Amino acid sequence: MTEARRPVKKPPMREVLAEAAFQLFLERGFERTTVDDIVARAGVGRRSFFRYFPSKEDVVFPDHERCLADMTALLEAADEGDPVSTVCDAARLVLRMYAANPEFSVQRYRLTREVPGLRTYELSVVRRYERTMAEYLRGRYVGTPDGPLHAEVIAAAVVAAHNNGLRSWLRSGGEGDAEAAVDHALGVVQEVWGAKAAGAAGSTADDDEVVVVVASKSTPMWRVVQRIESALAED
Amino acid sequence: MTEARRPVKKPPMREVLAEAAFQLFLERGFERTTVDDIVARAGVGRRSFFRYFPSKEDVVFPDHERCLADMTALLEAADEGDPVSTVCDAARLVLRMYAANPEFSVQRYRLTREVPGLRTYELSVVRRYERTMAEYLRGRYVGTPDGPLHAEVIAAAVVAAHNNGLRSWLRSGGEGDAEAAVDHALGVVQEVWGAKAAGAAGSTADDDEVVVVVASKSTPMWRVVQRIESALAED
DNA sequence: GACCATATGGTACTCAGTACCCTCTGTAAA
DNA sequence: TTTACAGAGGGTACTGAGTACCATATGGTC
Repeated sequence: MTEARRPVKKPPMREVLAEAAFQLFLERGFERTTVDDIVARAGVGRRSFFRYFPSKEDVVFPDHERCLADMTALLEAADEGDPVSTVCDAARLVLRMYAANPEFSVQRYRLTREVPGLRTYELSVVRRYERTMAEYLRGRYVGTPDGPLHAEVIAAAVVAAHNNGLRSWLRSGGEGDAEAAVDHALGVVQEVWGAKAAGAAGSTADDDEVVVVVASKSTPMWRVVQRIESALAED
Repeated sequence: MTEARRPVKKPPMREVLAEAAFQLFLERGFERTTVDDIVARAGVGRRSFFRYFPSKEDVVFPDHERCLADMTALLEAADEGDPVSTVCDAARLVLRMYAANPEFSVQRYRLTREVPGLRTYELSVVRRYERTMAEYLRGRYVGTPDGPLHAEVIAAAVVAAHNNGLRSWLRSGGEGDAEAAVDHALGVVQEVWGAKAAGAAGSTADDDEVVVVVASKSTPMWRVVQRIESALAED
């Protein structure tokens, strides 16, 4: 029995379009491919393209919308522990999306590097991740001095670190260990901004009801606050 | 003698176009203003618009190109001293551009907030600043482990801090002290990444006085912060 | 078979951006 | 004075993305 004989659910149009588009982008480049070309190859009407992808750029990043939803869910679920560590986990969600399809991700990376329009579009996508993280951090830092500022700076740092690790993996053609690269990059940020980084402030958070923090007077306030927060959050 | 009688150098078309465009954007919004509307009000040919502005978005950010050149020049000139401090100075260049025309900057901010296309465009502009800074830092960090990674993370943090200060000033309608807001935001980054932050402990013989805080785990965070703040403030 | 929702196709339009060529106007050489 | 040239601006027509609106299947339910 052939594959075609079975009542195969014909692949959803979204996939068909994305596939056709990507073939054409690789063949003749993004800019020299029109939406008409895509729908012609996919064998569907032009109107259908814009039903599934709001713009020609969207077809290059078909899964970010879902990943963004995943990240939002993850951050809404996680409410304990070191906030910086949590957003790092959120960032790893993005990495995993890329790592799930190495060849596709690498090809897309090469495409994106050469098409200014795609770079700009990618920026706006990345920015949405960053905003999502910043918003989460802002929620965790309410009441702390400069909470919103720290939230945005840390989110930006996490995104930059993640992207650095991701890009070095993409540049390698998807050969190296993506997780390791990103973990290492995120580690740098966590060393500086994470709860464990509050080296200036030693503390003991025993199982008791008391938290003791000792800090030198020169310790920046945010570091002290961070340390206390994580201590209070422990278990 | 009337103004028109003197051989006044007619204002450069670039200005005329920008003026006309901005009027229209404020009157009926960015998206409901076509390039034809703009050139009609400016009394020039449509073709001329695109001679001076590569895109409709560019007319909203007419001075970023020059500012970017200034920043590049500044970074090429400065080659000594703390690299982080240098990129902070570079960021302040951008702030000064905004602060030079508060009303314009505030109106543009409001416009940009509401038009997705402008937000995206602004992202791409900001990204160019960030890349410029990162490249400078990369040059200063050659040979140090994870130099490129640090360069990108720090550049991202500086940009995020700068934008945080800038935006809070823009939100205030240009009333507060922009320099102070940005200086404070950049200070947070410098405390962490700057040269002075090198020793993670950060305490010197001079200020090894300590503050000890004891709090029960149920103490609200704001109260803990209050107590530490007042303790640290004591001289 | 009638009915309805959902998926898809088609046509015509707006508007940004580009290509190509034209017309001025001032200047400097012949 | 004429000619040659350059540079600023104008005009027209085109491409292609994205939208609005309506038409047409198709599949399931009563």
